[in-house]
Amino acid sequence: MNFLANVFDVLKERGFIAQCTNEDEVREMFDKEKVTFYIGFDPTADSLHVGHFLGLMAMAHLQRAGHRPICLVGGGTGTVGDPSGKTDMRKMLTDELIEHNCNCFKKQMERFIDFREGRALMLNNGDWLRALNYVNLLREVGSHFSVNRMLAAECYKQRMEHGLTFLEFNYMVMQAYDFMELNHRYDCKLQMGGDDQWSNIIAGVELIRRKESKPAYGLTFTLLTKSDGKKMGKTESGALWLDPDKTSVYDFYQYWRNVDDADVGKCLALLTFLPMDEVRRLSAYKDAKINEAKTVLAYEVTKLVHGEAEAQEAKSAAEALFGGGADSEHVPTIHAAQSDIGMKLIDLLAREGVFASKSEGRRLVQQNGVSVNDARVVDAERVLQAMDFKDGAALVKKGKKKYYRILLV
RNA sequence: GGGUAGGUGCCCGAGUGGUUAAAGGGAACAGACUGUAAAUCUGUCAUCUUCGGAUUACGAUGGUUCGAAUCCAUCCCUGCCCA
Repeated sequence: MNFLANVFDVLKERGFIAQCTNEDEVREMFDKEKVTFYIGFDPTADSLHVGHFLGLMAMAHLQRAGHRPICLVGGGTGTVGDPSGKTDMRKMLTDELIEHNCNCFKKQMERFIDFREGRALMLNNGDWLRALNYVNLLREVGSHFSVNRMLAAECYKQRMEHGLTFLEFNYMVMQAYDFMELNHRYDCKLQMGGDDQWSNIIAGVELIRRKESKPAYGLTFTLLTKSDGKKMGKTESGALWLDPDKTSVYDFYQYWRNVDDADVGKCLALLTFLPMDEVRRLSAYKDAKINEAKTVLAYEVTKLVHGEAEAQEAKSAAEALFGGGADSEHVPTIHAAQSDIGMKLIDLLAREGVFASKSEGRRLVQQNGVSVNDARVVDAERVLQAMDFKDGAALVKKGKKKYYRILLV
């Protein structure tokens, strides 16, 4: 790693930066001082996903450059729900759920950020937001917000058509308050976030500037999108989670192994720590050779999120299935009992969650989408037989590239 | 509070008494082609099924009718206008 380079330039070169309040000042600040900065994470689920991971990568880059990250979990803002760019109102989360989700976030973040000896902070805005008194808050910060300007903010645009509640309208105020609070307590000068957070971030920057007459900065990341503009990190079952119980390591690996050719370079730059020379070299590959770059991408990202051993297992499982290697031990596995022999294959796979329903299973069979040990299943009534199992395992393929190993127990 | 327009399948959106499990589009899935890519073409896309059908669905609950997503009543939710 080139320690002479300014981190701002590193982030820029790697394609992180979408918008910045003041590029020159931020760059200079990174050079001159140890900067405390923060990213907020709303606890809407019990696991982080790739979108969050992108932010964590940026954080990690900054931390490596000697700056101090604050991971702020939204125990307070989460109760309100961010309306930015959303069409519908978020469903309200219970306090217990938010608490639980915050704890899950913490565990996952510790993988990427070094929290030892105050090198990074983990905070919960519930600690101050929940204690706020309405009238006091209004008097303290209310006068610094222009409703006219808020209404014009990009993030509310969608909602202006379908309705925006006062509750959600206040989200921006709370987030701005957070920034100010962190500025007070920890001299936090920079807030970062996804590009959809731009309006909320600016609100905080302006609040600090007005109320405190102190400099504050904001920076947003490019949203991780595919070359066709759609959001990245979507699997058939929803988001791509960092929690291996929600998205298996194998599936996680496969997701990156299968990204579009056009997105390989971007992903390597944003989601791995490979030097940019290497990134450029890999993404220059053409045609079938770019598969090598995808393998590197999948391995590197999986390694960061799940650790080297897990990444290696996912990789060799994939190679076993697609490349004829030997290791099939780490292929996603489902279980069948001895007594299940004789039951319909479809019923078993539906029971084990491979198919969403029996109908779906029948459909897939009719479309030639299911095979056992490389033999296409032609009859939806096909029964699980003892001879399907070699050494206690059978290999089922669903569609073109989803494999499951049935283990007889 | 008054007026008015609405609430349809994963999403958008047609449909105003039977032939509607619900047009069309998007997303997604499968097949062909490939490089575990993209694009393209084809098919599928509520659940269960002994593949004959059966069941559950059009904001919620009741009602009218042989029959309702479609008509009526009440309620809930949303937009817009007025207060």
